[in-house]
Amino acid sequence: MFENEVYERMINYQETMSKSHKKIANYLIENRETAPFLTASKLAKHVGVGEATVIRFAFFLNYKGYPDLQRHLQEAMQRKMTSAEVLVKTTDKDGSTSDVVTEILGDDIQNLKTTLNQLNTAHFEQAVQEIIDANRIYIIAYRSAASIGSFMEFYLDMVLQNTEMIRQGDGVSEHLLDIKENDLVIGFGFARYTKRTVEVLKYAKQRGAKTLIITDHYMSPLVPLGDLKLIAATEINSFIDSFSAPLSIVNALVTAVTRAEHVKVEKRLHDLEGLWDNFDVFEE
Amino acid sequence: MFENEVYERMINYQETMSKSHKKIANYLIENRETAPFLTASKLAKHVGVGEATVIRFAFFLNYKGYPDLQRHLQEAMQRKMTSAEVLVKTTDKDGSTSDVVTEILGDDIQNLKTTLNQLNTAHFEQAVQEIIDANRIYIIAYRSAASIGSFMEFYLDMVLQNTEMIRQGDGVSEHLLDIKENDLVIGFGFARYTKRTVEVLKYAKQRGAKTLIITDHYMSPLVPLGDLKLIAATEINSFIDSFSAPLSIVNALVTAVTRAEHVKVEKRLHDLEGLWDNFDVFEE
DNA sequence: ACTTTTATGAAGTATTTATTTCATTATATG
DNA sequence: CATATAATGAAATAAATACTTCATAAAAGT
Repeated sequence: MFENEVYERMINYQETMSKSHKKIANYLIENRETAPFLTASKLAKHVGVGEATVIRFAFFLNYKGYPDLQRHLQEAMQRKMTSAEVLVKTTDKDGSTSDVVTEILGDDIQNLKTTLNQLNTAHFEQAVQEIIDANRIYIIAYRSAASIGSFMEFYLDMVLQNTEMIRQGDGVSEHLLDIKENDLVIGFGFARYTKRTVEVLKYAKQRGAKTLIITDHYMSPLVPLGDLKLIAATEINSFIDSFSAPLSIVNALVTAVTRAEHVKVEKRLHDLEGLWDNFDVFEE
Repeated sequence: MFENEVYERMINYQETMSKSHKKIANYLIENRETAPFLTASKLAKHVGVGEATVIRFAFFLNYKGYPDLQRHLQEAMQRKMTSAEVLVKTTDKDGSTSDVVTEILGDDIQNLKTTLNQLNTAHFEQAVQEIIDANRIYIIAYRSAASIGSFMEFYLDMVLQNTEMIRQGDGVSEHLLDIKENDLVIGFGFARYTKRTVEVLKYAKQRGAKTLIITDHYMSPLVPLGDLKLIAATEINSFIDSFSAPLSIVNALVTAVTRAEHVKVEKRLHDLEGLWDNFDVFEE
């Protein structure tokens, strides 16, 4: 993908880089359109390191000096631009795409656009409020939808500590018996809707819980079972459905909840931070 | 006509220009991608005029000096590029995003576009081939990445029956011991990379397995551990990362594999269909 | 905990790049 | 064709930028 070797070098030498050098590499990679124009001292200021360190970085990558590194960055930029233009042209042609990636990612871009246009923002905002107000939250998502369900479970439970997903393996009933009036049940279901999802949601409504449905179509059998409905497009040219758009909606829900409850959430995240440190979970 | 006022100026002043000045203007207009990088003396040589004339040209256009003219040329170049790339940044009319959904889905559209532009299609195609050729496939994905990992497991195992995901809870070692030379290990890891992911991948490489990395950045600590790397943008304006783009890449991988192996896969799906019927899994 | 090694930025120096000067050449005008 | 005017590039000077040095701080090793 990189036509010029500069970025390859950065990637290859990554492991032997010092902290500051990594910062510089990072900045160069993330600002490929502007960074090649900067002088050494300006780059140093942008990155937050000394000018000398920038110069050393150029030598570190085996260039003759900063101007040499700069020249290579500039060349990469020039070539990148034309290849980007070529790509735009190939995708713009009436649907006939040469390779699978371009086709699928293109479809997903379309799905997100469609979802965004069709989305009922009132329902979305209500959904956020219900999530915040809920006593406990249960997520129903079977088969392939389980992945998106567990993603939502992971983050909602991280920030609210009152969320769990009801999994296929579970002796369903025991969890379901807990569902109460001021609980919220979030159901995911996409084409080839599983019977079990429908059944569980019916039961949840019977028990008086609020229901939020995330599905792929207004004609979905889940729609009548939801007090709130969020529709996300999932169509791609494949035997599977794409969950990019529903996942993006989950991102938006989680983000909206955390923004509304940011005081609580920040404390919670800070506490977790200490925990993670203790158990040495993350790199760097 | 031109995006930046620099070129307008040249055109407007064209008539009052001297011979040499016209030559310079001409060169700048015809080399908009390379000329902005040149120093005054180099530009002078390219055009075939004296260095002083180039400087005078900058003053002639009412710039403060050559660096000032150069800066404007560079800005024009950048703007051209981004406007070609961005196309569809869906924001509100006034630019400020009114609600979270629009903001997050807009970010994700951008992520998919970026991913598409930066993707190494050669690596993608190799990845598809490795998946097809692999004896067994192991997926490594911890914490939030687990959701996308299990999605991939679900479909790859459905069509190939040789895929499993190594889960956090598992007494890791027992599965890892099985990893052999012609196996493929697919590792997912995104910002706040977990140590365990890195360790497991190192181990997999040691055992001689092929490795495919799906991560968010070329500076990710996972990159050096992958024989093949696929990079997907995950940045949204939130404390979480978005997996829409990586998920879309997984969609593309699964789709490409099934298209390449469609004879086998169709039979398999047909068999499953019978199974599902028997157990009455789906609605309608 | 201590030593050694390595990395760092401030300050100084060298180099490159931009600008000005000035003698020369080209162009225009009567 | 002579003269005035404007434009030009080589060389000198000024400014900006790149690179080096060195004392100090952070990591790594023991």
